[in-house]
Amino acid sequence: MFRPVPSKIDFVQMEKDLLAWWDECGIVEKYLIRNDGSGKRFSFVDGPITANNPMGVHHAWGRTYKDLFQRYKTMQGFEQRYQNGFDGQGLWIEVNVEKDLGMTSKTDIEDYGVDKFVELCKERVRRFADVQTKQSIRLGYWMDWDDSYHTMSDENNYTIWHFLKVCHEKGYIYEGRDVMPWCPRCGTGISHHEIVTEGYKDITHPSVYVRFPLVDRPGESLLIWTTTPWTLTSNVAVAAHPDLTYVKVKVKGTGPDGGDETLYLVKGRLEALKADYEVIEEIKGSALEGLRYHGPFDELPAQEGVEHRVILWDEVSESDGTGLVHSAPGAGEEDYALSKEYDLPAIAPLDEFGKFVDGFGELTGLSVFEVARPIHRSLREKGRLYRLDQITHRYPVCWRCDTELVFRLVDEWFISMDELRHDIAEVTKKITWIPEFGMGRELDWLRNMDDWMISKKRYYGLALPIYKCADCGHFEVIGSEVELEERAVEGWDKFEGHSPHRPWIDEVKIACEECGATVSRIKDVGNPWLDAGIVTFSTLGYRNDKDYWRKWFPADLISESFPGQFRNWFYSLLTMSTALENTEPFLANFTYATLLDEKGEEMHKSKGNAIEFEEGADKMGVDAMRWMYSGTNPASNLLFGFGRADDTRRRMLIPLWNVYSFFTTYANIDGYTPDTPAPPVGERAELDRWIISELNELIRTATASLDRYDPQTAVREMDEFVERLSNWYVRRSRRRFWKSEVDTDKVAAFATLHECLTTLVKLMAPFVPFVTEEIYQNIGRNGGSESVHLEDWPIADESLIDTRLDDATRLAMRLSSLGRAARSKAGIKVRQPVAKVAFKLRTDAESDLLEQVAPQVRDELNAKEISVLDDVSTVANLEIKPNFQLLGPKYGRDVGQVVGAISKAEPSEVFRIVSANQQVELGEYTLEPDEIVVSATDKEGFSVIAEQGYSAAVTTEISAELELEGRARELVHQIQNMRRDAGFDIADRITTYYTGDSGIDEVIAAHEGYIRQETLSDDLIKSAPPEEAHASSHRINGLDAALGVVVNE
RNA sequence: GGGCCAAUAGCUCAGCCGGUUAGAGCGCAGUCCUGAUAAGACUGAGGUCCCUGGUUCGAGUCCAGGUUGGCCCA
Repeated sequence: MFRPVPSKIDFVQMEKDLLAWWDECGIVEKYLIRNDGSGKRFSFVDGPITANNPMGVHHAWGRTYKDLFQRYKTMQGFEQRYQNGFDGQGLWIEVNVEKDLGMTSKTDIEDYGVDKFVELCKERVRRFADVQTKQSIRLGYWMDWDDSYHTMSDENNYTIWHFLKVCHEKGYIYEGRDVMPWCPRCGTGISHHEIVTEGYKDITHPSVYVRFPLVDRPGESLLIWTTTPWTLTSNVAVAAHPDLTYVKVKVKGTGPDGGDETLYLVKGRLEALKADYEVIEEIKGSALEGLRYHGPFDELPAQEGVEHRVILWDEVSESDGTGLVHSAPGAGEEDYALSKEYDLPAIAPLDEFGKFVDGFGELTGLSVFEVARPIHRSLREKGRLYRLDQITHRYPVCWRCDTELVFRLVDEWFISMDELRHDIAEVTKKITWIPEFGMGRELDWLRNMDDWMISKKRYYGLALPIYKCADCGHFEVIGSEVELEERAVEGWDKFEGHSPHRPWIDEVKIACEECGATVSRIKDVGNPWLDAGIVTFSTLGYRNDKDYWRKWFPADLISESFPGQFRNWFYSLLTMSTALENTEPFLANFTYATLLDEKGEEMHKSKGNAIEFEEGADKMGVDAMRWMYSGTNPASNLLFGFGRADDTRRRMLIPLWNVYSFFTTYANIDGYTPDTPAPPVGERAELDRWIISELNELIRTATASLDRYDPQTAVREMDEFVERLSNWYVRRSRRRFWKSEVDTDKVAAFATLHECLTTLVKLMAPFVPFVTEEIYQNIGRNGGSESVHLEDWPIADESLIDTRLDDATRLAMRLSSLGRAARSKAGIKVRQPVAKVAFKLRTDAESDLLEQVAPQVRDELNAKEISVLDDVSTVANLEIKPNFQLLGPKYGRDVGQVVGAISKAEPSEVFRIVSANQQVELGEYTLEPDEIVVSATDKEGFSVIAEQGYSAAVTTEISAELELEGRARELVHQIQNMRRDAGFDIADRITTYYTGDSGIDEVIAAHEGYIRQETLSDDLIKSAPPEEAHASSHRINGLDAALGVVVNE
């Protein structure tokens, strides 16, 4: 006996019950060790999830992929490491801890104590790692949760030290000075990666036009434009395009003294002038080179000794501004690059908090965000301000705290990419990228990237093991904790026992190998992508257990969402593996796009369209979520929401459940168990052989799909299989299960359906681990494993695949559909038998196929006879008409004769030719098939539907005999409904009472046996029903009948 | 400015190596079926497969150019 299965199921409750059961029976533990020592290995290395917040439904998408690929490989017997990773160092964490503590700047951290602050950071990581672990378990993600790695671990940090040491030995590490985007609040540089990922906003800034008076041409000024007036303090040059045309103009009455003035600007931007002007002269940009001008803030000490002049630059544009670009090398990126070319001084105005440093007069000590007014005032007083507007433009902001970025001249540490760039590209090309265009994206990034900036002036993160001597300037990189201890000259005792984080690590000092001075570590921490990029080494024992590392490196698979990762995680993995081993760190990379809401918009908590993971899990059920995730095209954005989840459940999970429920119900009635001997597949009914053939094809295609990391195709095939199983196999087989006696055919049907369900749940188990386990536990165990997830992946039996039978059955489905359409058109319901349905097929071969499956079609369409038509004209009136739209242009005034020829032709003959898509010869004209329009109207007595070369014709005349039979079926239908309404068990035997029109007697007289058998009526009694009967009145195809049913003892 | 990706029904998407007459789900309108069905089936309306050229016996599919959108780089 199988456990009875309700037809309605609360999937969410079922999932929770199974989580408890798995836990109780230790199934996950058994799964994790299932393949220990197996000869086959599959190495998956997890990309660490940032343990800074609860995980979202977008993480659940990625984790579903990770889980399903690993589950698939587990079922196939591959030994695996099931190690999840948490990412927990860096600015993300710091910012959240700062928020929790109500901090607003770096000095707050110093005041609070770096040691306590770092401990809080670690604690936050541990807290959210726990949250994410619980969420992942709810998702059905089976990992070795006690063995998750952390990027903040000592091993991870020290392995990065080793990497940096290797880089240093190869001469890649250098300290560079550069102008970079800087967040004044976080007090740290922001890499370009971070800006392009999420860091732009529309911001309104002043749009300032300023006069730079020419030294050698009194009364004449360059007109420049800027949206960052604070940078004017550090101006050293003006750039002009060598090839653009500039103009010298006289402007009426705009001078500082109210008189006329002479200005220079690019010809294409004359609209920037605020009054009438007269062009005095046109000048090529190159002619402006070397002109000296008075800077806007020459009075400041910081400007002392600077000689301002015009330089040339190809990047100057005419699309905004004045074509004369103010250049401040200490406060702008391109400006800095240009200054190196022209050997200009760089004046750096800001400290790390964005405040003006000494030498800037009244501005010194003010924040960059406070100086707009004093600067405007100063310019106005000096007669330099020409015009002040506002402009709203895209401007970079800090991706964590939304503070506007500034550009600042800083000293940072870099890994040079000059040599590595090519090697990384070669490694990249050896990897399988899914989708394929991933490789192109990675290579594109590698071509364009700058040197890797690895330092950050923060507190909680990798302690960069760089020791730079303050005395002689020499620097070294320490490669391990052992080396540090050996080199330590003080502070080791204070550090020992702590993680290699600030502030403890900085107790340790070493002696400079050049000059012997005591050297401290630089204050900087590392770029967090160092942390994540090292994991194919750090988590696989690279430093201490090379054999283990060789066993699991490189990873067979990694998988992450692609936005951002090509220049982040993938890049750092590739770089580190190339530098250390010059080989690929992973063999395949399965990447996927972005999760959006159902309308295609980004999910944001503030927008209110975000779905929390728990909410999704509890409302949709995670199986529905997982099926939806798995079935999507990973290269396209996924539109995710409750509507789609409902859809998925209704289309897949409920039909599957219904088939399962159907099976258990009837198996229990008949006492069928998997042990019941069943005939071999070859001796079973055609339907059985067909669905078994489909099943084995499914195994084959699903396996092939997953082998190429294509879950979407596997999902689609499974969807189709369930559709066929439910809507053809079970539908057509119902009678076989329903009949009273248990014969060989019935056992074969049970065995077939059981085989389909138990195999299907194995195939689906990696995708939807809950519902498959539920079904497996009830009907699939049978001496197999303790859990479906400990089962072997099915292997297709090619000998059971019968493609001819597949074709025949699909033809039967198609013709049935067409026949139903023809009945529908004639208004004859399927319960009413018809004499005949005739089909026109496309090929002769199909006639043979139809012969094979004719009984299925006949039964499905409730027809007494099925036949094949050679000629549609026997059942339909054909008319042929000229297609004037085509014939008109082609024949011009001869079209009348063509029409005449068509009208004389024999329609059925023309129809035959046109159907074959051949030219029609009509007298002297040869017509193309589409030049003739053929239409068919039903002949008396037939209802015809034609579609794609097939036709179905249903006889519409219902004889008295057929009418009687139709009534019998209607009567059965009504009695069945009454049984259900009365709450009888499916197997209850009953007595049926009836009274009514005399026509009812006729029906019963003719079909008593049939009615009794179908309704399980032992007796069919003509009388009013007794009191206790379930009774009601009906119209049976125009006849009145009163019916009553009673269960027999 | 450069690179990558996409464009198919009202919406969301399939469409494998180029092969007859382009499909599904949802939505809408209507009908039917059901003792597995909080289901299902059928019908109808709805398509310039973004445009223009090319290759080919044959192009939604391949090539070139363009348009629009997205992502990335500068």
